[in-house]
Amino acid sequence: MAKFESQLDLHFAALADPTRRAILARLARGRASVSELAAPHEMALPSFMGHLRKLEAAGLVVTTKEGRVRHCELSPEAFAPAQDWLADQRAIWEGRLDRLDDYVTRLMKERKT
Amino acid sequence: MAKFESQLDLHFAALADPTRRAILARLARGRASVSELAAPHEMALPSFMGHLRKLEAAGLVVTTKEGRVRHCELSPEAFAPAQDWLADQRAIWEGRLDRLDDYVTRLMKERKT
DNA sequence: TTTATACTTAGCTAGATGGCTAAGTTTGAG
DNA sequence: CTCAAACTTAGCCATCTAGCTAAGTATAAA
Repeated sequence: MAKFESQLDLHFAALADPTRRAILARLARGRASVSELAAPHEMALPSFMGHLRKLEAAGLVVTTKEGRVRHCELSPEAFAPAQDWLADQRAIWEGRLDRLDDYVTRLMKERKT
Repeated sequence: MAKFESQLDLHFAALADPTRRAILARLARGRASVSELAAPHEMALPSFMGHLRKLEAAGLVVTTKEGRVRHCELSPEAFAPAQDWLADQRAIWEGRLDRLDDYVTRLMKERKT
C-alpha cells in the first residue's frame, strides 16, 4: 500500500486504530499538548508520536509548537471526507432500483428448498 | 496491530484501500460474482480474494456460494458503524464549538456593558 | 468422461506498521 | 549557568500486508 496513497486511504487507515481513535475522541473535547494526550496511553513517547504523526499526515489533526510544547487540535473539517464517502455509498445502495428484485429472487429460491 | 481487533478497527482498515473501496462502490450497485468483481482489477485472483476476505471479515460484504460461483453483496447495514462513530465525534466537536461561540458572545456582551 | 471454469490453498517475498530503547535537541525554570 | 521537561531522532525488531506463482478442488459444459 504505497506510492500514490490518496488522502482517503490515509484518512481511513488513521481511523483504523484504537489508540488513534482515542486521540481523536480526546481532541474533539479540546486541544491538548503531546504529553497531555499521551498520558492515558501506556506506550513509550516515540511510539505515541508515531500515531500523532499519522493523524497529522491524514489531515485529521493540526499541531503547532510553542516553546518546547507541541499543541494538538482537531482539524476543523476533519471527518468530512470519510463521512462524505460513506454517505455517498449508502445513498447509492439505498437508491438501488433492483434491490426489491434481488430480494424477491432470493425469497423464491429459499422457498424452493 | 493484532490480538483483539475491534470490529471498528477491521471496518476502517477495510475501507483504507482503494481496491476495496472500489469493490464496495461496485457492490452498492448490485450483487456480483467474484470473477465479475475481479475483472476490472489488474491483479492475480488470489490477491483479489484476499481483499474480498477482508471485506467479509469486517462485516461489510456477505458472500454465498452457489455451485462453483461465489456471489457477493453489500451487507445491509454495512456502513453504519463507521458512520456512527464519525457522526458521534463530529457531534462532540461541534458541540464544543457552539459552547466556545456562546462564551465569546457572552464575553462581548459583557464588554459592552 | 473429459475438459474448462471458478475459485481455493499453499507458500513465497518486499515493504509497511507498531512497538521498543538509547541518545539527542531545544527551551523554561531555578 | 545548570538542570529538568518536552519532545525528537536514530535505529532495531516482530508482525502484518499485499502482492505473486504454482498447484489443487469442485462443478458445469461438451
